[in-house]
Parts: sequence; C-alpha cells; structure tokens
Amino acid sequence: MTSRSTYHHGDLRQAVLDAALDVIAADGPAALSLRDLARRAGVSHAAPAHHFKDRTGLLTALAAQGYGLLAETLATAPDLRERGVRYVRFAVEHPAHFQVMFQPELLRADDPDLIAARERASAELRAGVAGLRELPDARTAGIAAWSLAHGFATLLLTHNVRDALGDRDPEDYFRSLTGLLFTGQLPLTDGE
Amino acid sequence: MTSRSTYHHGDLRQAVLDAALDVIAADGPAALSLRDLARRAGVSHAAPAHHFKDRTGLLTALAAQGYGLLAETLATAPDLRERGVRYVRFAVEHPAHFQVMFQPELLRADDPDLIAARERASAELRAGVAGLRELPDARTAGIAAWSLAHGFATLLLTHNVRDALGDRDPEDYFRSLTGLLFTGQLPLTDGE
DNA sequence: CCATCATCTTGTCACTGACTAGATAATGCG
DNA sequence: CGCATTATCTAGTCAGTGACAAGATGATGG
Repeated sequence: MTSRSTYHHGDLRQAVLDAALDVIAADGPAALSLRDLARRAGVSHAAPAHHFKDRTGLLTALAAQGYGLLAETLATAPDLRERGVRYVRFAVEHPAHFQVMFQPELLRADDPDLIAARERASAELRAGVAGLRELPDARTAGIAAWSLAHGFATLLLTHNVRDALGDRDPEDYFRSLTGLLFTGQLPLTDGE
Repeated sequence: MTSRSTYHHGDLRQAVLDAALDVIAADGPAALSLRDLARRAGVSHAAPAHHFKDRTGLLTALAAQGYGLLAETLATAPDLRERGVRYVRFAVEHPAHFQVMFQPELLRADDPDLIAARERASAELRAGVAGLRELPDARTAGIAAWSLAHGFATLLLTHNVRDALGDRDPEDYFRSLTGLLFTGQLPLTDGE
C-alpha cells in the first residue's frame, strides 16, 4: 500500500475510514492522527483532508456511518428486549463507531448527514416502545430501556463488567439483566 | 495569575487540576493541553510535568480524584434507589471527572491511586445491593442497577435526553425511570 | 479536444507533548 | 546555624500534528 501505480488512490475515503476504525478500536479517538492514516493508505499527509475537511469531519463521518449501521440493526428486531440485545451487540461489534457516536465534543453537531443518520436510529429506538399502548408515557419508557442498554454497553466497553461476566456471552448476560429488572425482582428501598 | 512574585507557585498541582476540569467540562478531554494549563496558572510550559509526569498522568490523577468523590457521595445513601440518584447527580455536578473516569485509553491502568480509589467506589456500589438477601445473584443485580444509572447519566451528558427531560430535574426524572422499570410496568415482548 | 473539476502532492506554519539541563527555593540533618 | 539534598520551576529543543495554500495529476463531460 505504500507505493501506488496510479496517482489517484481509488477509494481513499473508505480506506481512511477503515483505518480510523482500527486505530480507535485499539487506542481510542485521542490516538487518531490524520497523518498516520495517510501513511497507512500510502498517500501524502494532506490527502485525507480533501475527503473530510479536517479531523472533526472524519470523526463526524464515522459517527454518521455508525448511526446508519445501528438503525439497520435495530430495524428488524421483533420486540423491545431484542432491540436492547442488538444495541449491546452493536456496541461490541462496532466499538469504534460506538465511542465516537457518543462523544459530541468530537463531532460537528450541525452536519446534515450526521443529523439524518441519528434521526433514523432514534426513530428505531422509539419504534421499540411505540406499540406499548398501555403505557402512560412511552417516551419515558423508551429512555428507561435505552438507559439500561446504553449503560450496559458502555460499562462493557470500558472493561467494568469483566469479572461479573466471566466467560459468558455479553448478549446472554444482558438478557438476564432485563429479566431481573423488568419482573420487579429487585427492590428499590429498605435494602438492609 | 500571569505574574507571580514568588518563584514557586504555591499549589500548582491543584491549580492545574482545577483548570483541567474547566477545559474538559467545556470542550472534552481532547481539547486539553498541558501548555494551555501552564499558561492559565502563570507558569512555564514544563512546570505541570513535574506534578503529573505527562498528559496521561494528569488525566489519571483526575480520574482517581473522581472515584474518590463518587465513593464519598455514595457512602451515605440510605437505599439502592437513592444510590442511583446520587450516581446521576455526581455525573451532572462533575461532568469532567465522569468523562475521564470512563475512558480507559486516557488513563494509566496500573496507577496505584487510581486502582485504590476505583475500588473504594466499587465497594460502595456493591454495598447498595449487598443487603438484598432474597436475590439469587446480588452481583448481577448490581450490574443491572449500575447499568441503568450509568446509561442515564451518560445519555444526559451527551445531550441525548434533552427533549424528553424538558425542564424537569434530572434526578427526579431518574426516579420516575426506576419506578417505571422496577415495578414491571414495561413489558419486554409482544410489543406490537 | 479542451475546459472544468475532483483528487492528490509538496511546502509551510503554529502548536503540542516530551525531554534535558540548569536555576531557585524549601527542607532536613549535622 | 550551615550545608547538602530535594522539590519545584524555567528555558531550550525536537519530532509529530492539524490546518492551510499553491500547484500537479488525472477524470469527466460538453
């Protein structure tokens, strides 16, 4: 990849995005360097800027891509619990996307692609509780379910549930979490 | 603060930590520059390095401080629900600490102070479910409660629940979340 | 066939983190 | 009290980075 016969790369945009995913998954967004990505793709140090304008542009493109993937993943889930499971699965399978999506300081908030993709994912999240008509406040219920899945996914990626997990599959573990919570087995008060 | 009569600053360590909290709360950890912090404190660009070794050292010190604060906050909570509420409150009142604490790539994982402080906070989290003797698996219950609080706190700080929140107090909203979840009002399957 | 445009290169600038050597103050030990 | 040791801070330097500008190369369409 270091030497190239053609002057043009061919698909530099995707090559840079893929390389960025590797770097971020390994060492986080802070370790990401446009010049390093350029070296990996075998192009000059300023080439990536033409596709993403700047560092923020690259991260914004990644986040938009992530929201798109998440929306796809959620779309075909049969019920609310499965939506949660797929949310967790998305975080595990696309850790770099997930990290970038939820660090707004790294992104250009007014980017049209980002806003559109986020809205698609958001609609899928809302769809998960839309059918629960007996609920007084579907939106609050949605936030509750989202919080649970997002929190577990985040703690998973930040290595905070390793001991509890053991060698169990994260998705299975999450299923048992929902079972514990939603059946009212966990009392809130008078614990002692 | 720019000019200083004495050669020594007096309390440069805390001054740098405080300035770092401001920067991170405003623009995230990525916007943090040791040289900028030095300028704010009115010292030379290399002075902070003596207190924190490097950038990672500074962030690790912040994280350790954060875990200490969190442990203190949780210690006096009367029951599990109130522990969750205080977890959310901590995230709102100390957003910079919270962000840094849960980005392991930014930290020195083997730092003794960090490990000790994290263990103190972890013990307080476990204490929240320790009294629930009727539970088959207190550890899993702890992860469930932690996930919910952590997820809500994270979504709060990343501006993902603004619309749902309106002008309500985040803590109150979280209380209603727990009420909704733990009483089994939210069916998991057959949503449609 | 040529004009236009997208893509890539080269060169440059200010800024940053990390390191080194040396200056200055505080501390403790005889 | 005097002096050595240590903690703290300054000044200088280097490689790496993001951003920008100007120009080269190749593709595309009228």
